[in-house]
Amino acid sequence: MSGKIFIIEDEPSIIQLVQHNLEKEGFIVSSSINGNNGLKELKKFEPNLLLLDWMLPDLSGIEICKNIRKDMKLKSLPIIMLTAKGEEEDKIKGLDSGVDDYLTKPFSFNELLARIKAVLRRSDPKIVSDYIEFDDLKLNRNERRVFRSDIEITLGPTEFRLLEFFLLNPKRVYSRDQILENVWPNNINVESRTIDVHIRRLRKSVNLKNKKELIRTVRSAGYSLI
Amino acid sequence: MSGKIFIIEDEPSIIQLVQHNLEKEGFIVSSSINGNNGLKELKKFEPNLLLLDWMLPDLSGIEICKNIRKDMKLKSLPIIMLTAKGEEEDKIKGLDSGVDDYLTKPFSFNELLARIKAVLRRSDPKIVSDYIEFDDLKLNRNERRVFRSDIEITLGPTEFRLLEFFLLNPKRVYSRDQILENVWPNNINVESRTIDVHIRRLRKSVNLKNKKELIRTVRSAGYSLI
DNA sequence: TTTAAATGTTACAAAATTGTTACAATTTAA
DNA sequence: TTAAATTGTAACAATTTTGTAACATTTAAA
Repeated sequence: MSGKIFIIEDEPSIIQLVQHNLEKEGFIVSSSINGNNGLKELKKFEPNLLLLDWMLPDLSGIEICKNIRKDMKLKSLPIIMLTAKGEEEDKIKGLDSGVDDYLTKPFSFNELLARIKAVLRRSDPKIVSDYIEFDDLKLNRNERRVFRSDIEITLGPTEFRLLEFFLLNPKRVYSRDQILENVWPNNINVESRTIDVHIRRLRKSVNLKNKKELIRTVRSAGYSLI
Repeated sequence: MSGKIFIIEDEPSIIQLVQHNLEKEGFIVSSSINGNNGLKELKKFEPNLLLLDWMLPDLSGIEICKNIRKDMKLKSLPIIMLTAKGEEEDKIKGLDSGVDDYLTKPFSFNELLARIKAVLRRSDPKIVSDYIEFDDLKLNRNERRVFRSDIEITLGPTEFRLLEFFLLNPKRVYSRDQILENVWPNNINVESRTIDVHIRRLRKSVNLKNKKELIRTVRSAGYSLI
């Protein structure tokens, strides 16, 4: 993984966490804790992506966005907006102003990383190296291959997306609704039982004999990786 | 492959990566991390090609370019400029100042190698051996010949470009859109199904009997070499 | 234990995707 | 110019994927 990421965010704890982890992933990271300075430094730094907090002490995230979209050089800079919970309506306003994606605080680093990759993949696929690992499971997105203990597994498209999704936050339990939202294409309607069948298919593919179960059923809650 | 390549670039990590890999390819490589020294050493080294970073601590890439073009001995030295993203406009400026090609950071080594070969091929075809190999497949660009296990294969023009493209990033899955963008001439419009037919033609030519399939179909994603 | 709810499993038809062939239009070579 | 090669697309075949229904099994509560 390579590429440069700039962060404008006023909570130092968030900056620290995100910066540190992104650097561990191989990104070059720089940051600012306010909007006006951020804009200036941003232009010098020439990032491949911007993480932008919604609420800032001076300029609002939206202001910064508009500012960036006017600038010829930065016009196509991908932006991920960080919003606090309860700003759902504002999401729509924000989308109009040219933000590429959103993330609601609090978030896990893996979620953020996934969004960053997704956005970068669209704008500049070369940057994303893309390799997820969990336990003895390896998923290579570029090659679209999955291995369990170095034995290749063949997955159908939905099974692949499903596993990809679980790997973003392994161990976490997802409800059927959450799975639907994230794994199925938007505005498609399938019954929630459909997920059970796909889980079954994924299990069948992933659980080679002699290997322990990777997908846990949490009764009345959903599924998770373990 | 033979020939000498000089690098002027201030990020040591890039120098290291590029130098090492170019040497593995058979080039003789030397480098400098700033413009003024670079210019001096360059004249002693007498390279066949220069990799030049756009942004340098002292002289800009453009300055160096102009300097070189004034020098009788270096007048025809091929130059590949390395630019960070978001300098699109500058590309044009740069082209006027006599740069032969561009590469936007970050880039994969294979992309760089392809550009280097393309430029050298124009300026001094003898230097470029130009030879891509993957599994038991050999593609010789100079002679426009392809071999599978030392048996020559005849490919049509599109089949050749298609295979060439897959060989730049073997194993990686490309969507039909990506293939269209990279293999077909710009601003041409063909249906995505057309690719399937060309893949079929390529397969027919490349898969000699008793040989395993080289092109993998990834349902709902695209194709890749394996 | 009995019962109801939740989940597992299987089968199957419809839908989507890809493979294959043929053919007309265009380009290239002879 | 004529013949051969190349190209894009349509049409149909083969294959894979998908969603759901139906029935089986498990779990938790009464």
